[in-house]
Amino acid sequence: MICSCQNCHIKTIFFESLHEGEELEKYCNARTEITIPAGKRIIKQGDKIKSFKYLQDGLIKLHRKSKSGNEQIISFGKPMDFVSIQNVFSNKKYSYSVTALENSTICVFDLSIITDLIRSNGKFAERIIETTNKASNKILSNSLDMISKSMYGKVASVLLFFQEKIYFTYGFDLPVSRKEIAQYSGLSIETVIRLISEFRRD
Amino acid sequence: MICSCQNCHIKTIFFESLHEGEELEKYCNARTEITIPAGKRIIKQGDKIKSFKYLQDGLIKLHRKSKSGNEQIISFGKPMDFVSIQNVFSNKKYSYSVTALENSTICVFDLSIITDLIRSNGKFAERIIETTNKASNKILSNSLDMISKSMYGKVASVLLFFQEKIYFTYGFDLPVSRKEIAQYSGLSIETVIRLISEFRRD
DNA sequence: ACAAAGGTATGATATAAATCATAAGTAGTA
DNA sequence: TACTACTTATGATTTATATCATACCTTTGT
Repeated sequence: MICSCQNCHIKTIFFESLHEGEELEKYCNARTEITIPAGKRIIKQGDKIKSFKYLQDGLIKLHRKSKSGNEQIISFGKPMDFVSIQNVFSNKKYSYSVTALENSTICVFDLSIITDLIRSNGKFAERIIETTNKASNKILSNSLDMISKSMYGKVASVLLFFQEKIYFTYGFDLPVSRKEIAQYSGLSIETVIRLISEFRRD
Repeated sequence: MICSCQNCHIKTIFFESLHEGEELEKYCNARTEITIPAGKRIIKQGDKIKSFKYLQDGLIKLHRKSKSGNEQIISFGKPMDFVSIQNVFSNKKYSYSVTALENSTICVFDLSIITDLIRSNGKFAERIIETTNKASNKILSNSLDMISKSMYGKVASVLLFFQEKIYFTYGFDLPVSRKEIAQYSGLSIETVIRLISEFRRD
């Protein structure tokens, strides 16, 4: 049996820990690939968690409505930066939303498939822990950085992220609005606009 | 066989998923309980991870030296707020330090014991994922709150944390210095001192 | 074509927060 | 005792950042 996931560039999450044959087949059949257009929400904060999702291709933002009521962006992410297991075992509902910033592809699994795999396949459990921890460590590390930076550092870090981690070039169109950068950095929109204007002049 | 952990008030992390007999005995024997005096460092950022640790009793701070070189406090934690697995599978070295704020007790396991348990006991793996995710979600959520709060909100949230989550009373001695609150909130020391003076006057 | 809504832009002003300076209290210690 | 280092404290000043106001541009819908 041939599984198209063998060509997936982030197959490392699952493949190495699954045995050929029954287990692999089960995994393959349970998978649904969904294409998401830019701008569309993939996961809505507060919704019941019914499936396990991860980003296969594209660019997304994680965001949430904070306790104080304002919309806050948690992180921008490419494949490997978003794997949805974090909440699955500690929470019945999503504590954040996910929205596509560019046309994206996600893979969706029925939750029980993943739960069964974790219970029955120790190597897989280990791999899931590793992958999700890496993703959430990165998010936490960036959030902690945001707390102690000046406005220059905050905005520059966002621009650098897209330049160095996403587009690998100087001339690119920002996939996010000034408002979204403000929601991510905790600055006001006007401050972000002013800083980007200033950076552009330099 | 009787294991003293049966009286531990956070035994829920492990006990429910372990079978009586061999597995439980292995777990019990592998455990070392260590008493840590207030002020002493438990884990040092950059050190190789050789064991699995969690806080059984007391109060600790997680902290790190950030990329920009300043000492930053990540979170203050009581039992259940700190379980060290986060980095264990995704990192060879600790990316943060842990220091006791009050006399504390930690439990230490040889790392291989926990790894073996995860591989062989699916229920345990699930429980570990749940516990560590809860701990790191809480830390992330608080960090995200810090990004968009004013200085009043930042300092007030620290004072409220100790009042509502640690001491359950109005009159208590802060277990942290003004400097530590500054390192946690990203504010200057003077600002923190001023705000606490102001809160006290009200 | 037009209006409406939202994004970008910039100036003027007010407020939030850092920095600089100084001093008093407190603990350790020679 | 006196010295040092560290924490808390407060005032004066500067700098960083938010807010308010206005305008232009682009997109969307009618």
